[in-house]
Amino acid sequence: MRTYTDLSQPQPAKILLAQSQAQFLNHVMSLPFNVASHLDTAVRAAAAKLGLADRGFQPEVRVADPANGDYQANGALAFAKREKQNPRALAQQIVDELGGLQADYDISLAGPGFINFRLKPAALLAWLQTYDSEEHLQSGAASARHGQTWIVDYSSPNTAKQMHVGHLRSAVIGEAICRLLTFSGAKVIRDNHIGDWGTQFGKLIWAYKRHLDPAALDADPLEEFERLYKAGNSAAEADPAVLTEAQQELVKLQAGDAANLAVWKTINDVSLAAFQEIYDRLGIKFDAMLGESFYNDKVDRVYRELTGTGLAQPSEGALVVFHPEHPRFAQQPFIIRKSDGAANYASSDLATALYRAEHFKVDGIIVVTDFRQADHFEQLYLTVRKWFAAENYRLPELHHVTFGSVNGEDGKALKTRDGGIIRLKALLDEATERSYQLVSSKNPDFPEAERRAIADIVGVASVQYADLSQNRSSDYVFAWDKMISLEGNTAAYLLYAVARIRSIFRKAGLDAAMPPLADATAPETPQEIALARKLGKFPDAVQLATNTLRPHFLSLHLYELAGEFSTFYAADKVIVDDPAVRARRLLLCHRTLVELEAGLHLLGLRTDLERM
RNA sequence: GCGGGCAUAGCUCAACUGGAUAGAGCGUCAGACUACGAAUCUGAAGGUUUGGGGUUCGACUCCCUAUGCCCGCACCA
Repeated sequence: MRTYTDLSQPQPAKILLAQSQAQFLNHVMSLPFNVASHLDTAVRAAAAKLGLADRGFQPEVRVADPANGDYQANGALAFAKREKQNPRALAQQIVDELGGLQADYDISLAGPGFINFRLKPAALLAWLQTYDSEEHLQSGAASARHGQTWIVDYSSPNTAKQMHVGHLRSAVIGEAICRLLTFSGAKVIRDNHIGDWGTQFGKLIWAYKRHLDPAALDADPLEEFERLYKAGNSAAEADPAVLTEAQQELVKLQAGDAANLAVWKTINDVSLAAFQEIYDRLGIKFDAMLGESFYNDKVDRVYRELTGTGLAQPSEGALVVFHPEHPRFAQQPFIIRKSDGAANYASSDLATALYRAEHFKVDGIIVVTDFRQADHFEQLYLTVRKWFAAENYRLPELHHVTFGSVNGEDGKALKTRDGGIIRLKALLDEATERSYQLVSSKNPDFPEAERRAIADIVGVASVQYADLSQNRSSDYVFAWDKMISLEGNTAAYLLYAVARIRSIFRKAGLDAAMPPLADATAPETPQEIALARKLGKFPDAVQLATNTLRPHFLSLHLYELAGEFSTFYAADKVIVDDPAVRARRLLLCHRTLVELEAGLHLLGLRTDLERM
């Protein structure tokens, strides 16, 4: 069975590329996977013939409003303005040079100088015949980052605490980014940078030794750890002597005290096991779990090199880095070692960056956290760039992928200290239960086990999709109904389209995985053509989502695709007597299924349901 | 105080990073199941893109400014 885990493993890109080239030879030479970049090349060549190339002409090819065409080239407008030419006349000259494209496109001029390209139905068919499976879609996309290695640091919860709804965004967005990068040909290392070495362990170990309730630990360890942490925290606030004791527990731990290390290990093991249950439900498998403790013995080198290169300096007892060229960070220090000599977030993040560059030899580092850490990462990356340059280390691309905070009804961020925390596990359970109620009311005749299985998929997918369907940079107010809605632009809408297509193939007595469609003809009705045109925009959506590290662009495409399919479905009956009509509509159904599944898998969602 | 982010239909969000008439969902109103599945589809109403100025062939997008909200700024992560 092909499941959502397929794409989590790097594909053998060379073999797939070879297959892809064979496909081109069998079908059509002129329509590559990414039509937009093909047009970009063609327009660029036409401009070169007109002698515009060395004067900075850019084609500016982009996806067009469907009313105008499939793609548009806007470059003539900007160029003509700069060169004081008539833009429309210039665009006409370019069009005149594009004769070779007339076989596949209707090309037209519009407005002040837009060049519009509309794929002809036969060309749409050729594209659909070529990209007939998830594997071939990937082989088309896989050249973009072939040979690159990226590490993505996401989820990264603190041990001894439960994951709450605020942890959802990093996990879901990070996983989607991993899959997008893999799809574009990169080798991706998923790293869960666990917070397992923070100062919380001083108070926690202090309380563990004095107030542990063994029965509670047995029943629900994470609850007990949270209770202990709160107990230690309030005791330390009330009594300075306790605070000192807690700090000493931390010092003992960091010095390797056996008893404290044992407590620490217990806490971490229990926490990781609980996290794993959540990750399993979200379809996340990490390649590495290198938490803060892993870098404990690697920070001395950071201090040494940053001091040696003159980047770091002592200040008020701490070791700090200033950035004189920066308006704020010339004054605002980046503290890389505390005045008591202990490491902090900055120390371990610097050591982490170096380890990733040296050990994994990555081309890019992506860290996914909420936007409140923007200053920290700006300082971190400024420091890493100077440090690596001074030491002559190879510098990877550095990205900090931020997202808005999940807020409560009061508009303020949900915080661990507040009473109204919503646990991630409870959220997933609630979503699954609501899905179960709906599945059961719609399909009382389905076996119980199947209804449960469907609810598992739809419920979790709804939660994931709620996050992935909106631009990550905006905050959002947490609301149950919004997170697990099953109407409108939701996972349920997309999965419903998947289920309906599978149903059609069942009805037709065909295997949806491998239907015989070689003799299908080009789309004809308006709804068929609209659906085929939308299908061809998949590469643009994937590329945009990947390059901007914003998965919602892919979500939007899938939603619109499902919409086009639903319109087509209502207007054009698929299982009809006329074999030609039937074949060409079955082709559209199959490719819609392939693309919806490929896209949903890229977002991290499961699609393995036959009906719902 | 310094700095960053956000402000789009009643509500929740898009708008391919400067392109053509700003689009969806929910909600409201009017229609469509003897149909391959109505968790669906078709249509209507709903906008001075927070206010004001500017840049240009063209601005939700860039610049300035005002207002409101969120966030970060010396040893938390």
